[in-house]
Amino acid sequence: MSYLDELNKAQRDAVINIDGPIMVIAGAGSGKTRVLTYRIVHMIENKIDPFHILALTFTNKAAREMKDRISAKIGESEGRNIWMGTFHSVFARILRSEATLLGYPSNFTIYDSDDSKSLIKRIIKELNLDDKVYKPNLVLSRISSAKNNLISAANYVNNSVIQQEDSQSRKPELGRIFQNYEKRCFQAGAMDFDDLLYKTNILFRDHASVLLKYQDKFRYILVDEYQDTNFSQYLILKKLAARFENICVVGDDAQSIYSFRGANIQNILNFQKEYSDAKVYKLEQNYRSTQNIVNAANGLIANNQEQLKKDVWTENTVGEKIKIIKTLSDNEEGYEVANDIFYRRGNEQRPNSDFAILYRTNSQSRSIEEALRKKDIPYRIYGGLSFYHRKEIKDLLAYFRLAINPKDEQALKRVINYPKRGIGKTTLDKILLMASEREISVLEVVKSPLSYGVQLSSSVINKLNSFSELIDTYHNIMNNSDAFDVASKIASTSGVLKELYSDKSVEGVTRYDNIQELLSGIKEFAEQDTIEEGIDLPEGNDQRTLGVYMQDIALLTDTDKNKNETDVVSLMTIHASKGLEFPYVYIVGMEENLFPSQLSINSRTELEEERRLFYVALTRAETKATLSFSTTRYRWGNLTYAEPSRFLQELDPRFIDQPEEKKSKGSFNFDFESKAKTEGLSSKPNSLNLKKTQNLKRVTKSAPVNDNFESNDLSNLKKGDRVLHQRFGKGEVTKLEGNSPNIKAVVDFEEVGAKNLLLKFAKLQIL
DNA sequence: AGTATCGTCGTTTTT
DNA sequence: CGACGATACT
Repeated sequence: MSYLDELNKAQRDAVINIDGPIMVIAGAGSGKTRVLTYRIVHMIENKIDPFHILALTFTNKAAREMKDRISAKIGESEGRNIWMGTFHSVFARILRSEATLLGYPSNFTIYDSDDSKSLIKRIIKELNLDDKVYKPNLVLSRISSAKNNLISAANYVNNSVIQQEDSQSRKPELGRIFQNYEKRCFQAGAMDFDDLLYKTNILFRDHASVLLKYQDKFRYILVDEYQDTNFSQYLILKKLAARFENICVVGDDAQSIYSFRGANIQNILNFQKEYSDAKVYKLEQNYRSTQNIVNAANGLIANNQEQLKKDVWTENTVGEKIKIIKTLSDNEEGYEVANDIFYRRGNEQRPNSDFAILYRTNSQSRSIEEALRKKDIPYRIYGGLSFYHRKEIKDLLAYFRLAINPKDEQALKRVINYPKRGIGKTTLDKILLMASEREISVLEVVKSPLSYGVQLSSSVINKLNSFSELIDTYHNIMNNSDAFDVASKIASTSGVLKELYSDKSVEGVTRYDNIQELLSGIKEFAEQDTIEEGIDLPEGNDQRTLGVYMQDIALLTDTDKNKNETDVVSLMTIHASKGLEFPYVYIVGMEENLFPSQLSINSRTELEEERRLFYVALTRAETKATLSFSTTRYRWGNLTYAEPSRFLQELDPRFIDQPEEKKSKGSFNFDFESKAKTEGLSSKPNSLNLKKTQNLKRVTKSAPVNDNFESNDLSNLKKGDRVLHQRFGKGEVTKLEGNSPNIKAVVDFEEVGAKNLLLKFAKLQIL
């Protein structure tokens, strides 16, 4: 069997030991994906039915990649029978088919984090709580971590430890918000990301026969990136694998970077305790990177206390040393990186796609992008604001969502007055409040507000009626027509398309194009005979309706949309780069308080996670890694000073080139001993450069505003009078019309031109 | 009801 | 800086 010959000893062991619990500790670049795919191929060669295999990954992309590789080996028809996908998408699929057991509709909506946040804001307001104390983000993460630890809202309020914590932090109402949130999600027929895991646990806990069914189905379970699983995921795996215990987890504790999402590194550290007969294999040979990179990364990660012992080594060439670039501003950093890419690309005849630029936070991409554009280097940003998160896309998707699941509160909120239908904030407020009070869906109240006791004028009621009729129409055509037909019908009859078409600004045109792109994506979906996303259609349902299309949309990210541009430089956060590799990698923004993040430097565990993050970044590089930092940087609009990251000092000098001082006349060296504390700006040759940037800082010009600005008696105002307006300044009255008290004046202001002002509102002083 | 402007606040990282 | 919500205005 030829494929086994392509593996080293450890890899082969991990592939051929199919039965029983197995943990594979896979160092960076050690052929982890290869092991996973070959293991599955080996299973199928050994007559294991693909229908019995479950493979879980963290991204759709990883799932698709693996599936492609397997299909290449064993043929597509067999390959597609494997359940392969992200935790979230696989369990969403199971939840849909078992939803009724939990009291949910099978077409439940998946709330993304925006939906969750907006609902939480709403609840905070309804409970009359201060959103400065109960910050939506904080509340959300508190709820999220509760769910990830399988704590329900009821458990939450009954748990004295938690309650004590909350009252100590002066947030005693968190539990009430949680209860409300849970209730509202349920009423809306919606699950958030964490629910997909949480509810799966509930399902397996309360319905033994269902658990048995899936235990029997998934006799062989494989898990990628096991170091990033949280408690909820761990428990699902434990339950599913309990019967056959054929579970193979693959991971690298050194690459655990998602603890902020509840990932628990203990899962991997405890695997052997969990399964006492577990076999453990370590993949330690790195096939990806040069010796310099591997050695530097090893030295770096050795600074962490908590880790499994492993010894990553490589037979690759020594390679170039790691380069460090120091610049004096973030723009200059972008310039230097772009420049470096430009010359390297030319000198070494490399395609753009050999280069990647990695950063800690999304906001850092801007200066880099600018520099690349100036040099005409094509690039693509992975992640960031996903296609599906653009406003216009979300608007149209909200119509789809509402048509599929009329109870979806967040979708309704989004579209009830978009495009404008004369249903305003006040009306909506009343309706939402009543729906919450009566514990029914919002659309029901919209349909007959009076019978639920909402006082509204008959004209508003008419508007509400025509809106709900519109949604009903959509709901009725949803499941019996072709996805594309339905989608385009909704886009045009809802008025969304018209609204965007009439906007001829650059952004407006882009938005219109985005809608077109979405629609053509749906067309493609409708015409396909196989799905190329992570998982296949549910059994027995191969109708390509819009409802099916929408099922996993909330779980897709931009990275999952295949783009045609291939020869481009890749820009992404380090998190997004996990699992990828590039010949040339640039890690920018190596500065204290940025990387490591300012929020992480106060605890050892968080700092260690940042270090692992740097480890991940560094080990993406095959041939050459280049690090850069800047002494100044714009942060939320202000120029701030920065010191080089402590991680730079943790790199063994043997593997790095001393930093290049760009554009300086050689007056200073990067001194690892004395750090950069003493680096004032005055003595630097480049201070001019800095001055320039500082001066660019916007001087906010605002008209002097007088708090006590009062109108004087305007009853005698006449044409030709000179008047003063608080904001518009001085002007001359050119026209007066209408009768008291609705007199309208046209005033020609010196600075802003003619304005129509109603005298009963406008504050004017006669000069 | 709808709009324009002001003020606030934040910022890791993502399914 | 830029998104978002509160507010002031029309």
